[in-house]
Amino acid sequence: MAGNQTSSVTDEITNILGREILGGLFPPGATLLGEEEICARFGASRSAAREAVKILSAKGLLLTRPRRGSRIRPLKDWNFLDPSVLGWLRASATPRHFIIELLEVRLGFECEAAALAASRNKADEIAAIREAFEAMRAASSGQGDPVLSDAAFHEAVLAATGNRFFLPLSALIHTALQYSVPTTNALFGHPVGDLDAHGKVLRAIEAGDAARARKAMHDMLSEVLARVRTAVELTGVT
Amino acid sequence: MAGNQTSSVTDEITNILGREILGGLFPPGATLLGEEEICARFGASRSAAREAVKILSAKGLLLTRPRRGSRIRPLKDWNFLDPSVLGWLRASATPRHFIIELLEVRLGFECEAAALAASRNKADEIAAIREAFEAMRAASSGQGDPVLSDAAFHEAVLAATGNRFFLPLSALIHTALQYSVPTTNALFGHPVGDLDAHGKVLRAIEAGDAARARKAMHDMLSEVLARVRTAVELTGVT
DNA sequence: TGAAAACAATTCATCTGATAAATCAGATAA
DNA sequence: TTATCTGATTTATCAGATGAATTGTTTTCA
Repeated sequence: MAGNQTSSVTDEITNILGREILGGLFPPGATLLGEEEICARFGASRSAAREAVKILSAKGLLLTRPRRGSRIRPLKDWNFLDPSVLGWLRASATPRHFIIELLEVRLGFECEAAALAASRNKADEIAAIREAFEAMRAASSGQGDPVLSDAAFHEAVLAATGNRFFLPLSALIHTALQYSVPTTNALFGHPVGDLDAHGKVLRAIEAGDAARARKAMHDMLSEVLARVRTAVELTGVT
Repeated sequence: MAGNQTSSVTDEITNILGREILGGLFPPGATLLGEEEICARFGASRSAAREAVKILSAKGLLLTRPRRGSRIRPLKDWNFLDPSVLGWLRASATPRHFIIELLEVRLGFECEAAALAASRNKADEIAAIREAFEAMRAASSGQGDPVLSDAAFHEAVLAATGNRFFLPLSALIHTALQYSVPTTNALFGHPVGDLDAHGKVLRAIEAGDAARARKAMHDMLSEVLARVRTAVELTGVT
């Protein structure tokens, strides 16, 4: 395997089973391996096996009952927005709609987030957005990671809404960018338009103009979505 | 409380600690009780205590390290969209902005969800929306729970998007409705406009008109938000 | 005196083994 | 056939021991 930094036994079991579940090896309704079988498979103790199952249950993937074992819950109960679940989904066979699905959701909430950030108009939180924008500018000329600075920009916008329920969506953004940035860059070269588009969002928020911030974010994401759609068609992924 | 059906020891510890964390008893950065202390407090074994801590960690609330104990993670890592976390937040002292925050997020993604549902135009999923609408109509004349049927309507819309990442948001809708419906009804009587507004959303989706579905959903939620804002002011909650 | 390295103590991680509780399947009786 | 009872299997919980990691202290050397 790749150079993992010695994760714990429990985490190891959790991650492997999580990937297998997200990969479709255990479909909803199926019963996962019993405790005994998990122990045998991973050469671990019941404690480790049980803790792993508890973690998977906490993320909505399982429901364990005495004597019935751990049943895979219906998809609608899975916490797809959980960072780990997103990671497992990404690690398993990636359906072609994955990136597009992520962008559709972003298009939903990020526009409203930009509008809220503009109307709250909190100086320090807007400064964080500006800072991330500068990091993006630096990254565009080779200084720093373009994916990380892009993610930081959008996460700063979420934080600036002053609304806690936007915060957990940053994991989704991070995952989406890890895909869309390399994908689009490979086909279209540098994300030339991106910096300008982000700049428009930033200025609208700085100006406290909610409607303009919403539109700027919408325009930017729409264009990325269109690009990715084109990229998917060009690469002919089935 | 209401008639709990004897939850397990682990769940008991998880729920109590979860409520306390969400209630602000353990602020971010603070260290939660050690394993030994949790065992002593609840009269439970280490297994139960550890499993509870693992569950809380899985939801982003904690980060445990050997010898350092369980530290409360920064708010930005909390999975506020997790059903349990939402429940604990609701159970703890409810800040006045709670309902408004929820509605702001709904306004973000539900409009896009309605638009997507309209453009996918899957017959069976739209039938589920129609069914939920009929249940709402029945509930408005006393037949059934108005909150549950309302939630079912919105969850059906999410399902009709064909996008997995919208599904986990149903917990948020459910929580929001449990608040907004009683709150607004108490002040304005029956939700007279709601049935009509939902009907408009349904018809737009049935017609496959994405733009109209988006607008209908937006109008509906905006009005609820306005109502709740008024209600909050009227009741003079600080 | 200051800094780096070795050490000890504490706490979490993991394993082992045993008992209690819950559920399913088969047997029994009406 | 239906309902109830009983036994076996599996998860839930407990108890105790060992291993591993980190913190804080102590020791050693420059």
